[in-house]
Amino acid sequence: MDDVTEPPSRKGAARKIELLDATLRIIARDGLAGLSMRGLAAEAGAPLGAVSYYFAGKDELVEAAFARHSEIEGERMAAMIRRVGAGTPDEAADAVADFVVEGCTVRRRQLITEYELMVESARRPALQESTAGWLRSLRAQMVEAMTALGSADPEIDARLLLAVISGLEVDSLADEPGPTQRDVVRSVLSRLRGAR
Amino acid sequence: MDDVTEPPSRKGAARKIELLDATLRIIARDGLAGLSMRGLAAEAGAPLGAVSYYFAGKDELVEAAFARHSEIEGERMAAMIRRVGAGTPDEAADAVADFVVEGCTVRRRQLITEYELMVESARRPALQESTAGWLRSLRAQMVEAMTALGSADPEIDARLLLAVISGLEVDSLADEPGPTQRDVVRSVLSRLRGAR
DNA sequence: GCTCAACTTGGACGTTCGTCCAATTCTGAG
DNA sequence: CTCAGAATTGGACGAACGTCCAAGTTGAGC
Repeated sequence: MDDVTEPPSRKGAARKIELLDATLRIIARDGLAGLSMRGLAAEAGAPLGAVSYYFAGKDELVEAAFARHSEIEGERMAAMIRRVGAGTPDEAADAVADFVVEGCTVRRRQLITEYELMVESARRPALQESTAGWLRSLRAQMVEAMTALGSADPEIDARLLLAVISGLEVDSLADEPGPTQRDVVRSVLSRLRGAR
Repeated sequence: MDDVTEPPSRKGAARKIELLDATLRIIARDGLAGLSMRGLAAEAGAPLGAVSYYFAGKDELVEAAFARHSEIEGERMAAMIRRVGAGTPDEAADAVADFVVEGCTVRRRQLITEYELMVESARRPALQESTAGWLRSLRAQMVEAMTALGSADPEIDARLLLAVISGLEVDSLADEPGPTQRDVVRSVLSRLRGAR
């Protein structure tokens, strides 16, 4: 994942990050449709010119915000996968369930941003490439975790578990998550060792 | 789901549907961010005034487009669930796999629209309510199908299967679906009868 | 302390936007 | 045939938009 924080800058890097975090807040609240250079400037408490200075155009802004988001959420997800591969199946279920429940509640804002950007990457080749790479990386990590967990078919089980996670998250966007999320996660993980 | 086609109109209903279908095309291609009254008029080959005449504002337009989309896709999904509950587990797996594969390939445009609207309903209470109702209805149908299939815990299995479907679809937005989708579906359905 | 690149800022430009309205045509019920 | 209401249209309006630029400020390296 691109590191957004390093450019030639002196202190410009800090401001760039402020702008990107403000961008992610706006996307969560109003969507890409509600994102404007002026609105961003207002949200970040910066003059309009500052936005133009750091980002050549709206497209570049969105792509940079995407990279920033992946940087943050990718690490969070990698940590979850590490927990999955490190413990017993029951501990793995807790790791996944914690991740999902946290995503759907306290991190709901970031969740909305995540899927907004996901949908947008279905349209922009530049985003698609980077999202596909991100998903493949997570899947590879998950395959490893499934292997460590003794899965009979780690490749399929990894895809299955990742799909369940995405699915539970997406459903929670519109419908209340409900207490069954943990049960669903436990259910799928309890069957990993079954015959296939 | 609201029926969009009935208003007091004479022939206005046909035009309203044309406008809504054009709206859904634009959302798939350019997102809600790329949807404008003028662009819609151009896409539908109608004058700008026609859009204002049939929809009081952009919000109402989006909500009507959402209802139109649910009308179409809801029926398609219901048909799939019927197939799931009607046959053997193997036939059920085929029904789900066919549905997912078709959604990710030939119906990719509609898939993008679906998740764009899904994310948007996380922001608008009006959409959220109707999306939540839609999901609950599908889930109820799926619970029935799981029961017919002999599931030991139809409620959980229904949520699990629906989550897998959503997850596979979402992943396919950015990454190529690949031939493993069928395997994942078969894998999850082959475990429905297992102990829990 | 001079220099130059990085940074910062306010404002102007032309475009596109959502909304609104007056005028006109169409059409089915009485 | 008549007429009320639906359908249709083009254009006008102010607001908000993305982009660009010229002028100013800052601060590390020489």
